[in-house]
Amino acid sequence: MNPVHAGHTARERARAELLREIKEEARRQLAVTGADGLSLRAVARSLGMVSSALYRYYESRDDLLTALIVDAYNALGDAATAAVFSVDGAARRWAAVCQAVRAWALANPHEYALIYGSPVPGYRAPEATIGPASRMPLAFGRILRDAVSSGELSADAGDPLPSEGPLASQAAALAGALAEADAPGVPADALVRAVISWTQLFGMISFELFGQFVGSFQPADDLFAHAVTQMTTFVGLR
Amino acid sequence: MNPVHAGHTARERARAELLREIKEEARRQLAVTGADGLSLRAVARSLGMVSSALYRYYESRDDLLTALIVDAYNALGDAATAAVFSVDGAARRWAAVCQAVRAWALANPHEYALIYGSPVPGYRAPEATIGPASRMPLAFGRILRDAVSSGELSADAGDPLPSEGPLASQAAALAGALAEADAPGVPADALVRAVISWTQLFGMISFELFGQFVGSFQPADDLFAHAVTQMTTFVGLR
DNA sequence: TGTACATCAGTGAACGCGCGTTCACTGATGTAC
DNA sequence: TGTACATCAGTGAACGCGCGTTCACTGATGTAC
Repeated sequence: MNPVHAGHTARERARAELLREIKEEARRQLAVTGADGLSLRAVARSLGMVSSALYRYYESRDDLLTALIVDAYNALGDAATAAVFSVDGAARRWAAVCQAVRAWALANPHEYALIYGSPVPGYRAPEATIGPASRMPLAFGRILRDAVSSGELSADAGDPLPSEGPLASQAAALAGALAEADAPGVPADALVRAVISWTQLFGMISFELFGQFVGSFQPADDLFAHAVTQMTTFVGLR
Repeated sequence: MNPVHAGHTARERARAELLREIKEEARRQLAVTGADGLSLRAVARSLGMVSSALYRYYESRDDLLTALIVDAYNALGDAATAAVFSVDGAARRWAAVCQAVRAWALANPHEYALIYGSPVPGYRAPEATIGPASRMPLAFGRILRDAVSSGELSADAGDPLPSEGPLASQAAALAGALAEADAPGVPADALVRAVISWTQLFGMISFELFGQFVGSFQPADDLFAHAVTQMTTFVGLR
C-alpha cells in the first residue's frame, strides 16, 4: 500500500511483520516457561503455523533467543537513556534512571530475568549482544561525566580508594572507556562508588522480582525510593 | 558394622547413603544443565540405577529440587553464621559475613543460582524452605543487634528515614521479628541501611557470577573488598 | 500488458531424542515367634 | 537358633508427551523480457 514503508513488496512487509509477531509470541511464552523452556514448536502453534516454517525466520532456537535478548537490552537502554534527559541536575537524573530501570523491570519481569537472571545453560551470548547491553550502564556513565564538568560531583564522599592495585587500574580502564570524545575523565573513586551503587540497584530489583522480599519489604516502592536517595548521596551527586 | 551409627540396620544405612549420593549427583548435574534441566533419569543413569528406583527416595523431581534448595540455604546459612563468630567487632563481623557469602557463592555457583537466580518456572518453593532461607539474613541481623547493645552502631549515618509511611512500618515489623528474646531493638533507619547494603552484596555477587563484570571488573576481589568497606561505613558500624 | 521462470513461504511427514511417572514383578533384608 | 512372613529396594517395560531440526513438496508472489 504505502511505497515509503520499509518493505516495498508484499513479501517484504509480510516478512517484517512475522519477524515481529514471532518475537512477540515468544516473549509471551517466556512469561510462562522461562528462557530455557522456550519452544519453537509452541510459538509456531500459537501463530497457527507449522514448526518448520519458523526456520524461514530464525536459523535456530538460539537465534530467536538472541533476538529476544538484544531487544530486551535495547528496550532497557531506551528507557534508561530517555530518563537521563527527563529531568535536570545530576542527582535527579541519577534517581530518574534508577526509577526507569526498576519500572522497566517490573513491567517486563521475564525479559529482565532473561538478561539479568541466571544464565541459560548451554546458551552462549554472541558478540551482537555486547553493544545493546552496554547502553544502560552508559546512561549512568553519561550522568557522571556531565556531573564532573558541571561540578555536581563531590570528590570527598565515602572511604578513599586505594591509589594503586588492581581496583585502581580496573577503574582507570573503565574511566577511559567512558571518556569517549573529549569529555573530561571521571575520578576513579567516584566511578567505583557509582559501580557499587549500580550493583545495589540490580540487587534490589532482583530481590524484589525474584521474591526475596516477600513477607518483609514487598511492595518495595518506598524501600526503593529511599535506597535511591541514599545511593545518590553515596555516589556524591548533587 | 558400627551400631552407634544413625541408621541401625544395613537397609537404613544404605538408604541414608543413597539419599546423599542422589543429591550429590544431582548437584553435579545442576552445574551442566541448570535447575530446570535437572533430570531424574540422568541422575539415575549416573548412579547406575533405573530411573524408577529414584522414586523410593524422592516422591518427584520437584521433591529432589526442594531438597537441593534446602541444602543450599543451609550451607549458606552455616557459612554466614560461622563467619559471625570468626572475628570480633561489629564492622569486622559484617565484613566477614559478606566475604563468607561471596566465597560460598563462588565455590558453589550453581547452588547460588538455584536460590538467588531467576525462579525456576513452574516450581513453587514449599514452606520448608523458609526457615533455612532466613538463616543467612539472621546472621546479619545478629550483628546489628549486638552492635546496638555494644554501642558499635552510629545513629546518625546517611539520609534520614521518613518517620511514617509504609517503609517505616515495614522496617518496624522486621525489627520486631529480629528482636527475638529480650534483645534490644535495632533502630529502623539502621535496619533499612543494612537491608540496602545486603541487597548491594547480592547484586554484586550476582553480577560477578552471571558475567556482567566480564571485561571490566573481573576478577572482582578488590572491587568486592572495597564495596564491603564502603557498605560497612554506610550501615554505620564501627 | 502478458507470459515464462525464479524465488520464497509455508506444509506435512519423519528422525531420533529425552523426559516424568506408573506398575507389576523379583529378590534381598529384616522381624517375630 | 531356625523358620515364616512382612517389608522394602531395585528392575524393566510401558504410557504419553514434547522437543529441535531436516527434507521433499506445493503453491503463491515477484521479476525480466
